[in-house]
Amino acid sequence: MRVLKFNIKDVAKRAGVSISTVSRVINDSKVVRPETHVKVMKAIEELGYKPNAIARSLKVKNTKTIGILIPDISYNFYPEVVRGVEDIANMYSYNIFLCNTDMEEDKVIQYFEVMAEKQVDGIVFMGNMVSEELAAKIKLYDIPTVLIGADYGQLPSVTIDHVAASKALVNYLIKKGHEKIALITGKMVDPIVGTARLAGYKKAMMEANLTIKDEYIVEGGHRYKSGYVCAQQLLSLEDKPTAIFAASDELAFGAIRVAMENGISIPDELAVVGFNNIDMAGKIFPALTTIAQPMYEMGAIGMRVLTKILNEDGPEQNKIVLDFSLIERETT
Amino acid sequence: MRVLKFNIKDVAKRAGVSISTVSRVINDSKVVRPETHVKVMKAIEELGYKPNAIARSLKVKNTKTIGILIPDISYNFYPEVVRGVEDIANMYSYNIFLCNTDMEEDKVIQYFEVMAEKQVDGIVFMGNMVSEELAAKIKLYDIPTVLIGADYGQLPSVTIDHVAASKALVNYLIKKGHEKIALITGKMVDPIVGTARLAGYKKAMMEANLTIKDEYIVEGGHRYKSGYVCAQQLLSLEDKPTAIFAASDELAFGAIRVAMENGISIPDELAVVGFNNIDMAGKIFPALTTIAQPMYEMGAIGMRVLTKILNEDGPEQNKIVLDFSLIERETT
DNA sequence: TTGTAGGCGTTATCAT
DNA sequence: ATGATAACGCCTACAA
Repeated sequence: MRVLKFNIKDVAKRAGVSISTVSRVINDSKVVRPETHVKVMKAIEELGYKPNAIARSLKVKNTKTIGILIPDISYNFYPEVVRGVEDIANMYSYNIFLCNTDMEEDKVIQYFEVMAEKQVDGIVFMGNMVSEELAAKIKLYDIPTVLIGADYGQLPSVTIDHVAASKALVNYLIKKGHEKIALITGKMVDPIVGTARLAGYKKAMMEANLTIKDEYIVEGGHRYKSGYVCAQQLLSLEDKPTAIFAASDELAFGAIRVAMENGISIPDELAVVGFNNIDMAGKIFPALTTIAQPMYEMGAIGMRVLTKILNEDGPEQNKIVLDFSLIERETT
Repeated sequence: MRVLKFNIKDVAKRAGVSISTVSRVINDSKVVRPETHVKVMKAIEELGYKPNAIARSLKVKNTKTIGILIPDISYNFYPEVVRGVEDIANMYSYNIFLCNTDMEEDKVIQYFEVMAEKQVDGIVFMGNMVSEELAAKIKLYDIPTVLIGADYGQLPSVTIDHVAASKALVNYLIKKGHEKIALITGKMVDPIVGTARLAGYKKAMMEANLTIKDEYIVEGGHRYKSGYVCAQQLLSLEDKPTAIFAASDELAFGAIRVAMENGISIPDELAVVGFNNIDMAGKIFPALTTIAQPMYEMGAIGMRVLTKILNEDGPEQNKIVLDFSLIERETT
């Protein structure tokens, strides 16, 4: 840390006042006389003085800083929500520490502790599950934390109803006349991209009295490659599905490629739907039908909830469930 | 900031030693006797004590924190480089403040000042140009700063040779037999996506003795929509181009769609190339031929340069120019 | 309206 | 090997 050359004492000396007076004008207390104010401001200007936020934090016991823990900023889902968080944070004069956890428990805990040591005022956590250990730490350190995407215990959170969304999407496919609907899930250890999507799928199928064929359900990962492989498997089946529901847009992109490569026309011979509505979903050809998660809003609202908590603005509604929407495009 | 309940004094009391001793074990000084070490560790455990990094920073004059200023984390180019920065930062125990500037001069300056007040040890700056004002601030505050993507004065930087890359791409097209090559540039106020790409294009065309037709050069923005519009314009020309060089992948996606919608076959009737090699470039159909910028490496290396500077590890090579590469895929 | 002084939680110097 | 104590730069009673 380069020392910003001057401190409050230098300013005080130059302005011929005490440091408390300088402090007062910095934090514009109303009690200071206009002419002293001018004097001090002049000294500040001349010296190019900037208050030291670290020293200030030590005294006032807040840092105007929050930590955001996400799996991986380079994965297409997160940048948008981070942007939402940062916009609101900035609006309330907070800065954000960005931490990539790769969904690894060790890293999560490690970052959490570092954030605690660095005295962040609050934390935004994303990750499809919160472990017992993390929950315990949150309670132990008592750092205001809001969950985005996930939900856990009494913690404030902002989510969408993943099961309902998944079900809605399958219902839509059914309404379109599809009966042979395949599902490429996320990893089954993932309660959201894995089990929740599957649950919604099953619900919809059962309510429509459609048989759920095991070979129509394949476990993917969350990357393109895995969508590609799974779709290949699905499309080499004796009795091919007429629609594929991929648990994420990127997975869907993989499925689309398989179809394209094999001259299977979309949507005529095969419908493909994804989930998330990432930026590129509407920019590819054919444009992808998908469920839109309000990513930016999730971030923005999550951060808003956090600011409320930090300002102790009453016992807000702390479990927020946002609406999803079905974006119908060209793959169905 | 929730106060982590206990401080060094509490630990000292509990362990029956002085605070200096506690401080020594925290910073594992070798002079402390094994048995006192144990005693102190026990007290630390029992209390769940975590040192206060803010207090520490005030004393030692560094924060193990760096600021990263980028235009917009939700724009597809940046997440990958931020990940590179963060990985290396983390490796050296730094945390990063993420700041979205939207390339607005005001925001840039504002964030820079906030970072200075928060006493970051260094700054990573991305943005296609650095203003006089920013340069002045950097010098004034004397905060170690490295530029990624851009270059300016004596400041350390990591870049690629944009003109050469652009030229190489056009050369490639020419070698493929194209003569009617159109260019969708970025905004011309942007020295990189605008002028540098154009310069490379012109150079290649001239060296190949191809005429540069004004109507083949259209100014786009940096988003999909603008690629779409520009390509429409280009493809409604009397004398259509046989190849379109879009200054960014997203622009190229827009061009591809225009072709697809009009039944123009890619690459037979029209070749399309982009620039950057964003994650999705290889995942769409047809997969995009493009220039790969080593985004992750740019971030990682940039951060590495910064750590060198922070450790005063000699007067390194501070202007680093990375290699680009041409990724040939299906659109050519 | 302004100044004095104590303290925020550490580290580091100097004794012991 | 350990302990007292003075900083670090700021804020904030309390006094004047």
